[in-house]
Amino acid sequence: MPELPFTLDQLRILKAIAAQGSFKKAADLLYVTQPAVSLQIQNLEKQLEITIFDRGGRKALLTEAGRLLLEYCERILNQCDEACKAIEDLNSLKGGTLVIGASQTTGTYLMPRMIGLFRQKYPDVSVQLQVHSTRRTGWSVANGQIDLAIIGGQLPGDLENLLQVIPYATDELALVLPSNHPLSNKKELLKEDLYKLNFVTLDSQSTTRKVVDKLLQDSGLDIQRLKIEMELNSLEAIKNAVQSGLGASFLPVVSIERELAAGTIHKASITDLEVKRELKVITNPSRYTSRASEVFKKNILPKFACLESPLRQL
Amino acid sequence: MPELPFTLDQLRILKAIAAQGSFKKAADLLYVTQPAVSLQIQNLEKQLEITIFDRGGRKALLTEAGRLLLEYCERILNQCDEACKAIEDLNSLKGGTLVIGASQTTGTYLMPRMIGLFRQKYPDVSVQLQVHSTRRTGWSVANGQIDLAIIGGQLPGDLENLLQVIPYATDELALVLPSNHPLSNKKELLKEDLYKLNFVTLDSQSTTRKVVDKLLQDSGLDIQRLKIEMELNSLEAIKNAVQSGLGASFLPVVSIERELAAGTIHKASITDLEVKRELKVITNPSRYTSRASEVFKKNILPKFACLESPLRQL
DNA sequence: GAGTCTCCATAAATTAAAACTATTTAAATA
DNA sequence: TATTTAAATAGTTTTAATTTATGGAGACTC
Repeated sequence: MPELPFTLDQLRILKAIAAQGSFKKAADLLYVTQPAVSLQIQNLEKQLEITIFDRGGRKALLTEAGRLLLEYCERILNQCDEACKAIEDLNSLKGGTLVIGASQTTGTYLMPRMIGLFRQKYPDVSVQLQVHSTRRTGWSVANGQIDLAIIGGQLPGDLENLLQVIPYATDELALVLPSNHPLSNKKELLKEDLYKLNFVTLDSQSTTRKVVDKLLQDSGLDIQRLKIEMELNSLEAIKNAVQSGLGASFLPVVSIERELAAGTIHKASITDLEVKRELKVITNPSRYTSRASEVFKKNILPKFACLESPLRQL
Repeated sequence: MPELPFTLDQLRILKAIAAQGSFKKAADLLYVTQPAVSLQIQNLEKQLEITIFDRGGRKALLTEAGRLLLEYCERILNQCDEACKAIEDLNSLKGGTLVIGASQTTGTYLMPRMIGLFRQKYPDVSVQLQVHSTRRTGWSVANGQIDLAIIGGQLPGDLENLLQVIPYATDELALVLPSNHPLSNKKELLKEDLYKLNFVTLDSQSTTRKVVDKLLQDSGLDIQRLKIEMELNSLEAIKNAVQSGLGASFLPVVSIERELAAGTIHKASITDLEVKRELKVITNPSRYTSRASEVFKKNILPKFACLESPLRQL
């Protein structure tokens, strides 16, 4: 290795001697023997071709070259200390950035609360939330742009193997009706009743929409027969449409908590049908897991997992 | 020794890997084997308790902690390089030549002492003193024949812009009389008294003479009315003439310290007139400043700047 | 001014740390 | 699946730093 003319240890010794005014005291301070100090300074002087200390009298005094070197020495060692502190902070979550991915739904209704809790506990870690489609989120996790994500849809097959996919919680996609809708009074609807409704849905590209369609189809319904009043691309818009009496919809329960509490929207049960999807936490096991990501997974996620299903091991 | 969490070599390796994107290439760059690089990075990661590189793919990518560390790493290594350069410069004072320019006056009375101090500190740097007129000194500094000069007169306008001119000290041009001169008894002379004196002056080409003439003229005196007994081209000759009672003269105080102390010459004050000139340090900023020159300017000049005026920033 | 004390330098031995060679493992490419 | 490339690992060698032990020089003491 093309050699550096000095080592950090030598600088540390230099600094100690300058501070103590003595080789011996410096040695004591650094818990080494006096010859070790002497030899290192000699090495330093040899390599830099300068004399650093005047060893004449009782005190070891810096020469001009020594003072010059000491100046740099202090700056360098300070930088080293700072680096250590920064790294320590990162380790103890007093710094750094956590990048979280989510779909529209979880990103809008779930993540803000989670991130809020996380930031409350670790206010020095900045958190970035990226809302994308399931597909794109998956790829971002794969190539390390996102540390951790929650998805509600199906990953492309190749990613399924590459990533660690952990079932996290069950998200019910509730059938919601305008509160004044005639069917709101019935305790339980039947699947057949769905054909009588006008639906306001997400556009057909959306993951949630695909999930709903698939579940309905799997349950034996002919989704072609369902009447779709309109397709909107925002859950909020759909909620408003439903509240305005324009139609019914399947919406994630997490997105309508407020409206249910306020009674402005009605959640209907269907006797022989449950529309539920698994929310999954995905991470990339082949990549470095930041401490922040680890903590988020271990300490924050479980606090919100009790949406409907029991906690899952993370 | 209470251990430092990393060594400069490790930082160098880290930097190389980050730059090359590969352990192997970094190893080649540093002329070591690949395992050496791997081991050092492993040590670094172990000691800092962080992961620095994602070794997943074909490229070694920095983690967040790695990026953080790299930042400090670059700063530290830069400081190290700077320190080396500074030391090298200092070392180069173990040889080489410093060429200093001066006028007759400063060259005779001031520079020898300065050069003496410099040579005492840097006995291996040989110093050459060139005594010339202000004008010629200026040109020599401009074309690099002289590293640094002290002048007491006015530079030609074109040089004034080319060179760095730093006010250095104030040199009083004292009115000196033979000790036995009748006016020597008066505490303070008046400007008018000058007309009563016989002057022994430098020849009219000399910078000092020009300066004196201009100052007297500016103060309202009619220099034509001043009686000039004789013109000599050497300060020593003038001093002798004054001591012999041949007349008065304006002489730089630096040149008559010894005579004043011995009382062989009398320095008179003039109530309403101060004949002073600025001594200036000139260097050529567009040329390489030798370390010796820098040291002379920074460390030697200030020690003598307290001629009359307070220290000026150099 | 001789003795003692302190401090630094030196020598030789020990210990520890990096480096190398050789090989294995893992991922990416073809 | 075979091949290539990079990094990790194991074992050995070499190098460097530390230690113990000792010698010498200046400073303080009586």
